[in-house]
Amino acid sequence: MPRNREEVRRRLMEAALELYQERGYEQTTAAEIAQKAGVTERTFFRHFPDKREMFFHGETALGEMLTAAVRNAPRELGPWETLFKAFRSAEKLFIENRHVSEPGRRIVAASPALQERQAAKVNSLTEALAAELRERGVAARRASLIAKIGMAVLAHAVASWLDGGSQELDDHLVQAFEDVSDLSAFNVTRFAETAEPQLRTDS
Amino acid sequence: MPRNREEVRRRLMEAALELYQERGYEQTTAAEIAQKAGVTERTFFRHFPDKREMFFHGETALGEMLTAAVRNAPRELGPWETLFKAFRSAEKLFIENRHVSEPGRRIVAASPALQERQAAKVNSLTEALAAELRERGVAARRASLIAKIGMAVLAHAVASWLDGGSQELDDHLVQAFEDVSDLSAFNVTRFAETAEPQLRTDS
DNA sequence: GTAGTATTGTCAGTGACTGACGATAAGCGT
DNA sequence: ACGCTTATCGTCAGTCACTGACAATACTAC
Repeated sequence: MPRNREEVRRRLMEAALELYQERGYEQTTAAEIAQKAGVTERTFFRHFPDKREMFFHGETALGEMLTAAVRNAPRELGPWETLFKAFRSAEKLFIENRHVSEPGRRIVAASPALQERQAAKVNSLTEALAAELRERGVAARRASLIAKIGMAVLAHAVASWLDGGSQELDDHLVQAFEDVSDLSAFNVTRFAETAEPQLRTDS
Repeated sequence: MPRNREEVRRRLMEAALELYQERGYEQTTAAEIAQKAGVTERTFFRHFPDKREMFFHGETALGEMLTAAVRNAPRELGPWETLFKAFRSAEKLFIENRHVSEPGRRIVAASPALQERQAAKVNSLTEALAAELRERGVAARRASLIAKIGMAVLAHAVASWLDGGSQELDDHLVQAFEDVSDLSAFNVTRFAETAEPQLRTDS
């Protein structure tokens, strides 16, 4: 039983990934993972706050990277441009972690508990980005909305990239941001007026 | 010990809400809720699949309402207009449930476990909306992106409405959709080119 | 009132997670 | 090589969410 923290942690993650791929996440107990890694169940929970958290460690680095990118973006950029630039600057991180997130995606997709945790992680990252935008002087409400939309766009681009074939992540990102721009062809106010003719007398 | 299903369910929810507001969600056990409602812990879990699920029953009706609204929207409407119309048509449901979602919001905000469940619920509703858009002939990828952005906008509008003071939900919704339209002033392609001047020789 | 069905109670058990405390390995000075 | 300190680990006991199996009980129709 080694006492090197990182070593034990690494072995726990390896053991967990193997067992998850064999029997699936729900069919694997923390005790089994610990045993395969050569430690006790108690030790497992000293390294990870809970069973789900093992999956979301690359995302910690991603969050720090994105918030830093927003913080360090040129002052003159608006919030939307800032997010676009920040997302693009993180492309390398996604590519480097693809060999982890690719198989992890299947496991997460098969487990409601993991999906919940992932959704929560996305939310907290969204709020972190909104906070950074606020630091840059964006009004609170606007910062929150733009962060939400931005993360939705990012999540969509990454998902398309992981699912899809040969296209680059950056292409998916640019495409998704362009799709958002296309949404503006829709004039809300005019639509709102014409959509409920029963409330108007003229035409 | 009554054997009327709805009656027992109602008493369980009442007991739960009271205890949650007293001691908080994590400090309340399922056994305590059941006891306060006059039944056994086992019965609690026959009425609710798990402890978190109690909170998200109004959202079931909301999901059905929204998906139906999308399904029944005029054929000629584009996906974005369809969502806008669908969201507006659900305003009454939100207003009717405000007395429930308003205090429930504080409890959820104080509990990571409940936040995770809520985020997952939002995700599944998002996918349901994307599926409805696909049924209307929208390309799969585009449907997914628009549903995500739409739900982000809706969530933002509802949150602003619950937080904020006197403004109507509909005003928040219209405002949020307009904010999205304003995002289009940003030309992605041109920005992408000019943003990395070190790669270009001219200017 | 009786038979049938739906709902509940009881019991035993699993698995995630935690606190407390003793044991042990690793690093360090001598 | 020897103790000393500290971080890490093992062991144990316990809580709580959740489940399966089966018996007990209330409701419902006849």
